[in-house]
Amino acid sequence: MALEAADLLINEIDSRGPIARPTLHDAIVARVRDMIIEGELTPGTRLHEGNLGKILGVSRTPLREALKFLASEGLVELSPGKGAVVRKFTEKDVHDSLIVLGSLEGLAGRLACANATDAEIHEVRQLHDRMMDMYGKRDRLPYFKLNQSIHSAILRLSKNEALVSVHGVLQARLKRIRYIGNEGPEKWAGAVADHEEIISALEARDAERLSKVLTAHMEQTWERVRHAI
Amino acid sequence: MALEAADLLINEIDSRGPIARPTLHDAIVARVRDMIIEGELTPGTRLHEGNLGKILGVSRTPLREALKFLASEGLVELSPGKGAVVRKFTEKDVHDSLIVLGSLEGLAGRLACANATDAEIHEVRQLHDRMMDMYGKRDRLPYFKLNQSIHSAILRLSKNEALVSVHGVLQARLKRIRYIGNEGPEKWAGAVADHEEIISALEARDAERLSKVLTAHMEQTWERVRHAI
DNA sequence: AATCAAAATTCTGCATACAGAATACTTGTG
DNA sequence: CACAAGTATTCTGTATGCAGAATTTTGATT
Repeated sequence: MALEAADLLINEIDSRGPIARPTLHDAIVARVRDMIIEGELTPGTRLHEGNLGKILGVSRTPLREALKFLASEGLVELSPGKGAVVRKFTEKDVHDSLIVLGSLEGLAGRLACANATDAEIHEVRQLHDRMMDMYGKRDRLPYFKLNQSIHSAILRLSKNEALVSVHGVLQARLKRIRYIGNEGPEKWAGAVADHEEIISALEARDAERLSKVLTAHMEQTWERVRHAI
Repeated sequence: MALEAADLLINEIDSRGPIARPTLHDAIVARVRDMIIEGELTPGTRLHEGNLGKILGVSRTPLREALKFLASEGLVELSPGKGAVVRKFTEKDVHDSLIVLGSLEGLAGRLACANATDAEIHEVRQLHDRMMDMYGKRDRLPYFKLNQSIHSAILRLSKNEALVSVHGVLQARLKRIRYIGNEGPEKWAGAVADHEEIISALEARDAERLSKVLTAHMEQTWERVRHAI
């Protein structure tokens, strides 16, 4: 019967968690965030509500809500009565953020050593190996994405939701810059050495060593990214 | 002439920075946040747009914008099609957040030792002395507020905007709980000892010691606050 | 031609209106 | 009396309308 098929469908959905009908303003948040990261909207650009709304094909109401959200993430700035502009990050802003990110990742590493399962660590090892593969081929974009995945994974393995969340916000602010920074001259060697030590420290569950190298790794990121600001 | 008075007024305003006309949704963000912190809106409470809007005397549009903002701060949760509820924090959520806060404050302390001026450190000393005065009088609320001020001040002295901002978000989430936690039995002695060491390490610009005691201080906060969840 | 004032336009901030989903209620049936 | 189906109501999501602030354009004067 058709009824059974419907029931199966519902179970399928339920087993994947509550049904989250996507809403327009959430989609707009994601879309505008991507537009900023991908450089379609450059820092300093004014985000006219009517204008941008027409481009995205939405009315002003959900767009305004999305802008409010992005403002609290720190990606856009709202001046009352003036409107929204894509936030400009100074060199100091970026450096400051990287210092905090380094500290957060260091903490995440320490916690991951204590809280991750062997299987989870093995998954990171596999990401690492695939990344090294891409490094061998000098295949930049997959390398970049796997790199990001490894860092996110370590955050997840800390099993600390608050940590994941604050890291995510800060990470989002810098994504654009890291994206550009990666397009520069190839200074991969150092980063790769760091990553070798990261995965080995994680497998050894050496919390202190992992924490140190993750924090130090950020300073290198700063050097690689600096020119892009 | 009247003209001169007006000019003076304009200069007065200009010297205080650009005129930021307060907007309704910003006011709502602040108001609702306070209502949550002060317990007027308890975790799990549904925030009906029409209902709450009538209470606050505003229409749904700015209220929705405010809720979006608070959602990204993590104080309320939005389920599409269902509405907003005041977020419930599990015991683990709180513990996780405190661990991150401890790490962030530790970093702030380290940076403050490097970046604060002598005058700024002296200001913190004065806050500390006033706080100890309130401790002597067992005057709870001023003690609590001065305590918060000292921690915020150390964050400021780190001169790291990103750090201040992520700390602020996490701090806001826990403010309610710390508020209640402080109402419990008086376990001030340990906290006071910590604070003595904090100010002394700061004055000595002993980054390692300050960082350690700030991080450790959070664990004590956890014990003091634990019962309130 | 430059500058300043004033009018016109544009844009934001807020309220309201409407459609569709979610929830509560009612009523009928076993 | 329990329960299910259908209806009614409420609430969210989005669009639109309007008032006032901000900006741009225009025009006048020197």
